[in-house]
Amino acid sequence: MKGVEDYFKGLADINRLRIINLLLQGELCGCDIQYVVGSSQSNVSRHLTYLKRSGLVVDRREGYRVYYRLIQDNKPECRELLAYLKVALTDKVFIADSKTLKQAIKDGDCTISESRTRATPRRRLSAPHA
Amino acid sequence: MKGVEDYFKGLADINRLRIINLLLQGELCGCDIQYVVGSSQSNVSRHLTYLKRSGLVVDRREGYRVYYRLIQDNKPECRELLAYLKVALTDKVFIADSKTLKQAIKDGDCTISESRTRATPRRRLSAPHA
DNA sequence: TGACTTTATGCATTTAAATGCATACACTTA
DNA sequence: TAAGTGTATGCATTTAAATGCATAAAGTCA
Repeated sequence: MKGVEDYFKGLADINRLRIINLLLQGELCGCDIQYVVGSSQSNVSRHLTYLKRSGLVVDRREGYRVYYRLIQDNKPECRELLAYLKVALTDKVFIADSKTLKQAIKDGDCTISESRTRATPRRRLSAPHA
Repeated sequence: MKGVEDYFKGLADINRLRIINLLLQGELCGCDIQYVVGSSQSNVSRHLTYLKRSGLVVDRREGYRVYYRLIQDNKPECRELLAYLKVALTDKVFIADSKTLKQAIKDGDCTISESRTRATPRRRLSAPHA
């Protein structure tokens, strides 16, 4: 496992905090995160990579999507940290993001809001290839 | 009060984490911190300034010394954060630092280990002026 | 006032993060 | 296989942190 310093470095950026805030609601795929955060795809991907390196997030691939989730460690440090994040991410940005995410789930715009047997296109987040 | 992001930026550096670890034991003056951390005076001072800006540390002047301490806020966020730090700062560095500090206090080498009515010099940490 | 202890800061340099853009890579499905 | 969807990465650029060195600033006390 990673040290505290890595955790804090992972959390020392507003974009990554916004991602963490979203992941507190559960597992999400990259494109849903990108949709809420509204940043470029490469930017979001890089921050997710950073979070994985920090040891805060793990991922799994499912088809051409990758799903990210917070570490679920039983160690007291991890539980304390998540407890802190839950009570601390209360700024306007985080609340607005949570709202956006919930609405998107409700509208069936997120991959997690569908129960499908196979992956299907959902919404276009990047231009099609040449 | 400052936002979460500022807190995490404040904590995203090994030197500042070492300082925070020391301050978990109580209020300390800059020179005692410098003694344990072993870094240059300006470096330690800058990190302390950073921690103050982040809202994690407050200071008070007493004579020619400045004493630093962790914020003691009753808000749940603050208490959760300190709770996390207490269980999380367990790497070798932090344990070694705590030990060094305790020994220095025991040996009367720290300003907090003395009960004096007025400030007196203690140990030389920087060269005398020209 | 002048010598001393501690702390802060201006300046220059190095080091690391963050971001955008284009493109490669992974996977699915017609 | 080819086109579509989503994710990662190489490269260049900008922006911010970290560090050292010298020096100023704040306060004490002979």
